[in-house]
Amino acid sequence: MTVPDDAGAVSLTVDVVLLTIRDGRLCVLLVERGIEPFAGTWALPGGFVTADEDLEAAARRELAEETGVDAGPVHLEQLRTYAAPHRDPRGRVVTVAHLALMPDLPHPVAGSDAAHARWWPVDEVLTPTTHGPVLAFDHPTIVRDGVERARAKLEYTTLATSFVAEPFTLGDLRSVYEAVWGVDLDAPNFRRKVLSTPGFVVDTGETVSVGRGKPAGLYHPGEATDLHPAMLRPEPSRDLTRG
Amino acid sequence: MTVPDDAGAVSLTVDVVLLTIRDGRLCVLLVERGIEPFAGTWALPGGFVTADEDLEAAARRELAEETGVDAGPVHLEQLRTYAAPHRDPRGRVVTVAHLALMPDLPHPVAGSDAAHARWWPVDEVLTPTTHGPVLAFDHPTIVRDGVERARAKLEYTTLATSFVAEPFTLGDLRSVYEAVWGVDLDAPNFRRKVLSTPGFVVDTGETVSVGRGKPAGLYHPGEATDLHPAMLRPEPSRDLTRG
DNA sequence: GTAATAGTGTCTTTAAGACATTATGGA
DNA sequence: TCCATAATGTCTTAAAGACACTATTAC
Repeated sequence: MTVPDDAGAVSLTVDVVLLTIRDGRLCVLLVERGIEPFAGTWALPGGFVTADEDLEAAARRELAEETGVDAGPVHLEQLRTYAAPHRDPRGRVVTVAHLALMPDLPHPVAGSDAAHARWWPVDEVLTPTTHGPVLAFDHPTIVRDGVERARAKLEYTTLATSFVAEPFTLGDLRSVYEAVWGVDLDAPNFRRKVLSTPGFVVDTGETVSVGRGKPAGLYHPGEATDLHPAMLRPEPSRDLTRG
Repeated sequence: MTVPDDAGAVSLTVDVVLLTIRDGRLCVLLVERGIEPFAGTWALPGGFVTADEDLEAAARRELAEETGVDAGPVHLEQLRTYAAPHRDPRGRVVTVAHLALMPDLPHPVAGSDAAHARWWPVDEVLTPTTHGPVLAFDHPTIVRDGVERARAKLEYTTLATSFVAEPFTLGDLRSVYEAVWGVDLDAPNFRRKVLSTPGFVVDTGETVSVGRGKPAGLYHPGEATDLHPAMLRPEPSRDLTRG
């Protein structure tokens, strides 16, 4: 009652598309590869799944080991599995990609591997430019799929709150939508939509001064996870593939 | 430049949640297992991915081999990967589950393995009953995830047309939504929604007599794949977990 | 003061919900 | 004839889009 050694035998890895928003731009965390194959190019943080290890546990472990990110608080979900026969020149390596979202916290890029980790704006990753990174393996496809998943889920879930640190203003939250979707949203209408969705956000009663403007109310994420009806995404007003 | 033999070594399989609608009920195709483990219980069609084989190719091959279903015309998409360490008693077996949708065609349940394949109403699968099947492995979870994916995608895509043979009436299409969602939809409003979505369906100009009633117009699927805005799903009026 | 951002209010437009009503066949 | 289903039309309601306008701070 065992599986023959060669039956569907593959090496299994996890990769993580970790997204955040820095300076109003959607960014992805990449790690510079030090070894072959693809030495010197940029790759998603990830690595082999160990025996007896869960996929999500492996993804959180790799995030911590390779980038110094404490994966405890970040949103993490399975994205898709990539298994094209020759996607890795070393042999049959199948990867289960994950999507992770976090606020722009100053995280320790210390430690062994973490030194070579940095954030890249997704438009520089998706549109190869002279100053953009060269990506390893099929990671361009995985990044694109991850970004598309994030864009889609902002429409019908409350996941946008995963991109902001607590507490946050409604302006912070609106900036998340604007950065991820590459659009400008009408502030009053956005406010009405968020506040009319029970459990999207919880008012703290506090306010905070924001630049030179009226102080803004501070909120925490609410219990709701789904949006009914969905937040409608306008046609992109900015070019999503460029800066 | 090779991967150590034991680095993340697993056996890789594909499984297929093939759904159709029979007699107004959403049904899933299961195969009775002849061998251990779980001999005598029911499982999703699936099997080991061969060397140099794509995931989708493996899924279509297993469908054909195990159930006699010609997977050419059916809609097939990756669902999710299941990799809990002890989900298979034979060792570390990771499965990439797929979701497939097809019309209720009388398909050849002939051939070797196909003899033990049959359709089960999903409510009998999801709610264990005395007359329902016992499922192998973590296949109850996979079936549930597949059904939920199908229910969700009917909301924002035109995938309902994958459940009906061409040409079809708007009543046929409405029955798909009613069976998958377990609700009753208002026929005039449903008609208005479908016809006002460009590219959802294409009028053939033909009609067909349907029981004792006014003849219904016949349609083909259109080019559209997404619904904007989405088809709204009412609160379930029937119990989705029961027949 | 001005500029900038938060927040309120209102009118319009779109689309869904809830029907009533007519049309056209089969039993 | 009645019954079942398709198809059309209308009124209401929910919610988004497009603003004008006020409020409160920094400079």
